[in-house]
Amino acid sequence: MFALIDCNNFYASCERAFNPSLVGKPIVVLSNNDGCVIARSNEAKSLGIPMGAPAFEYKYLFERHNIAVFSANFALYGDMSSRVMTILSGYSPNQEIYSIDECFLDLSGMLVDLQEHGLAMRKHVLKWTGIPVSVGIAPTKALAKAANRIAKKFTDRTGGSYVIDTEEKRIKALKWLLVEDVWGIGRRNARKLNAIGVKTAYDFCLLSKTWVLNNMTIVGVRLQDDLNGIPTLDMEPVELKQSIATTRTFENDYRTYDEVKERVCTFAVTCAEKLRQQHSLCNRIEVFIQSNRFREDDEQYSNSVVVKLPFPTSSSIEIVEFAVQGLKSIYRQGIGYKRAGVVLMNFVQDTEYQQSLFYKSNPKHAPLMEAMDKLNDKFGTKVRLAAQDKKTHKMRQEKLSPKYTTSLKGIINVNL
DNA sequence: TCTGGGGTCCTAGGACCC
DNA sequence: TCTGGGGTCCTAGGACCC
Repeated sequence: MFALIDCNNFYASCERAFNPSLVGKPIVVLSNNDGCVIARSNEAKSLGIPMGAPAFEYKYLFERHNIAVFSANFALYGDMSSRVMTILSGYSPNQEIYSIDECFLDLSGMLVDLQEHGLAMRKHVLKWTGIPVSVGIAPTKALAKAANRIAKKFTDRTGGSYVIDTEEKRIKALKWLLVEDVWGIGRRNARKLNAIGVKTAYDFCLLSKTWVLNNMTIVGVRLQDDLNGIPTLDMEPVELKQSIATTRTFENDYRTYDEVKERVCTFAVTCAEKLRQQHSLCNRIEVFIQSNRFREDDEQYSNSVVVKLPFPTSSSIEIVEFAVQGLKSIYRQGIGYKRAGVVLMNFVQDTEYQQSLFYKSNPKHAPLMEAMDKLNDKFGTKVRLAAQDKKTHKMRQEKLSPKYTTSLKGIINVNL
């Protein structure tokens, strides 16, 4: 049996956990630059605020309904996530952290009442962190996802935990679950399925394997098996990242090469830092730039390039060099750029990799990077490369809550 | 004025091999 | 007249997830 534990409205719940006056009130959390809505409390959802809603278009609604608006506080959410995950890891020897707010637990062979087990997790996490979670338990991952949906949707009846452990319950769940809500069926496939009259997960399960294979590839077939109760999707061990990206939308349109270049250099450095944290070296760097797609009056241009490195490296200096080389090859004058990004790919471990006979990473860089990382880690002040931003680019974050759990300045002060 | 960011996996088709 | 057959590896792009 698999359990899928999912935090309810995670970012909104994190804000609420440290600000109890928000209980029962609508909350939205905005993306970087306070751009769009990326999380909503149930109250905000029922006011009709869609996921991804541009904040400026909904400002009026926020004010009219007295909605609590927050800038994304990823320091807080990341820390709360690890607290929740740590607690849940005590409920099974095998945990797969699937995203910042969800994890799977392998419950096979555990001699417990599963419903009680689920309720216990929920109670434990709520009491220790203030974050409400829903628990779905079933013989396969896809069914656990479905069970989780039921637990969340019918909390009053389920207590926030639902187990699919009989054929009747499986069929009932599948008939209830709309095909577009099935984990692994996105917009595209949902449209294709609706077109042939498939409305529910149950309908999908009745389709012939051949049709599914031809129209949805092997991915669809696996999903179908999983929903039919044949465990096909297994626990996946947490491994090192296969790609690391830093991409940003700018505050306004950049029209000069230097502005774009400085940002790209900083993105490259951020990526390199993350790369060194997992002790990898990269062999490829992708750089992309995009004009402002919302400005219909302006010329549109976007392009990307993949730079193949002559040797694997994690040196910020070298990664910046190659990123700039890539940027030069795609940069076009006269465009107002609104977004850019750097993606590192094709990793090897820094202790074991095939060296090139002719080229190698500058050996002086490794100790230098180590020193930089230590300084930046310890003092928070950035030791930078000269190529990086001259000025600090401040994201718009007008509604940022304190870093309650990760900064002494953010700690809650209680006056008795 | 203003519109997010970071991932994984699969496949078709090209380039190459014998 | 007539143009084989069987592979591997790589990559760009698509689809999906949160």
